[in-house]
Amino acid sequence: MHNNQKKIGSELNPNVSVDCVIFGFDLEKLTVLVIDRGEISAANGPRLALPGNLIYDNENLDQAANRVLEELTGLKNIYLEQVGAFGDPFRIHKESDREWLKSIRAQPDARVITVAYFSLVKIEDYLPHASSFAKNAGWAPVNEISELAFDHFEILQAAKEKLKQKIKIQPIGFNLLPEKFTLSQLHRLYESILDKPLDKRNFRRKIQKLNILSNLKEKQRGVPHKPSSLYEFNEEKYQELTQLGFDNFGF
Amino acid sequence: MHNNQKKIGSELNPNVSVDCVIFGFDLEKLTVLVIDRGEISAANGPRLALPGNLIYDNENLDQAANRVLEELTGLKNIYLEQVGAFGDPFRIHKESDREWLKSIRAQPDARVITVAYFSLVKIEDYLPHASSFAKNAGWAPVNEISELAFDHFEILQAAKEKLKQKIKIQPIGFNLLPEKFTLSQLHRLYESILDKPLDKRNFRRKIQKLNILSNLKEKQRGVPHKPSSLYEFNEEKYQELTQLGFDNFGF
DNA sequence: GAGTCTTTGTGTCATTTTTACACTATCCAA
DNA sequence: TTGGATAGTGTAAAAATGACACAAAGACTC
Repeated sequence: MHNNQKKIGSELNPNVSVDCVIFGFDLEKLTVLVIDRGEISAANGPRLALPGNLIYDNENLDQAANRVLEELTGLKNIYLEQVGAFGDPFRIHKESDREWLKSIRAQPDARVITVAYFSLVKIEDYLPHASSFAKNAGWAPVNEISELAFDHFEILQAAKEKLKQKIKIQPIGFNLLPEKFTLSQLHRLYESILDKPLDKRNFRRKIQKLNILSNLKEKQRGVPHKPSSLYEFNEEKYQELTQLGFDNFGF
Repeated sequence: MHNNQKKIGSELNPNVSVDCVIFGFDLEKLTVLVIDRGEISAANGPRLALPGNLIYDNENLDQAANRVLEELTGLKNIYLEQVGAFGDPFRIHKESDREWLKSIRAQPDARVITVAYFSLVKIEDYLPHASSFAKNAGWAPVNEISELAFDHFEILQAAKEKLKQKIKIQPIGFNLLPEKFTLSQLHRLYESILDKPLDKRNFRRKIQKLNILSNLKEKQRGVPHKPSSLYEFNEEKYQELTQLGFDNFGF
């Protein structure tokens, strides 16, 4: 389908939006991409919000989420998963949010149900301010966020929970890491997501037994300590594994 | 809140509906409550559909799902969980579905996003045709359903999958059983949901170790074989267990 | 170039969990 | 009394888990 064909006859649906919880990992902690709304909110509400937008009437929900993600980051073919629908009638009626809505929506008072998605992005693939038109987007450590616009904080919590569950069942964490990574980085990633310490040796044993990593015969360079081996996720081996039907990592 | 207060100023939202996958268990297999649309569909599409309806603008999604469930079955305070949102632009555009929509919707052509829920009902609490105004609703074995109206078959699959995942993590299955039940019934329930055989002795051992069942000092009567002990779900013990934070049954 | 700092990488043992498997007990009905 | 049906029970081998400590490798400093 051509890009401009897509828009023919399409209208924004005033009642349904998608919001994206875009996770990244800075090799230390889990981060999330947030929009800074600036000083616009009269009642001094939270400045930060999740990226999101109304859907078009001719796109499905997954397409809308991919579109929002691409419009913001320029990235395509990103891991995306639905978290769920949020539809409190008053979810966008806080005074501090309405001001902003008036500036971006044709019908700021319409009731909007939102469908939340989470996505996993290699943080190196999107350096805000460098590439994007969204000058006011940035990565924030998930655990340092204590409030967001609308019901976005609630959505963030739900997304974290979903990610937590999902990562126990499928090795989707690789979407957050560089192509080449160390076991320690993977270890820290799992600890960040699960929000608890994992024994180093037990972690390594378990991951290695899955047999979905290729040990590149290559080491870190320039680190002021013993350099680590680099690994890469092996898609083929992973496919074999899923065929056989495994359903948890047991973390 | 009074019941008629709820309706003041409320309007149907033409763009958002909820659909309910209402599961039951007839002590043999998992069933689901479906509506028979009769011969109305011109193009000879599926007669069966999931119960669902548009939401009101002043209720949230959970409330809408509870309302649909109650309108159909008369039941309140039922276990309900969101499955997710389904929003293909053409999900209600099959010729065989439009005819029916025209008969029940003010705006049969509007694009409708639906939010799916699944709920667990004790089958004894709702005997269709006996109690309800919905003369055309009935329990159908989940595994015998091969098509449904709209995208309802897809929704059913998603709900089954969600139930499968959930039951591994929380003992919600009790919502499908009578107050007093046997271990064999519980065993069959798990096999139905997980869709695979489970070793009898291992199943019993595992369930008993959870220590959330009370063995009533009471036996089945009138069965043509060795009568089984009756058990009941012990809410208190379960609460203790969740406080301590367990997160799977390991089936 | 010796010493220090930092992180990597590795093995074992005790305990728990999982899996596979078969026979007796109890009730009803004929 | 017998036959039919389901309930209820134990064990042993294999696998998974959890707890735990120290040597090796490189970078940096003095």
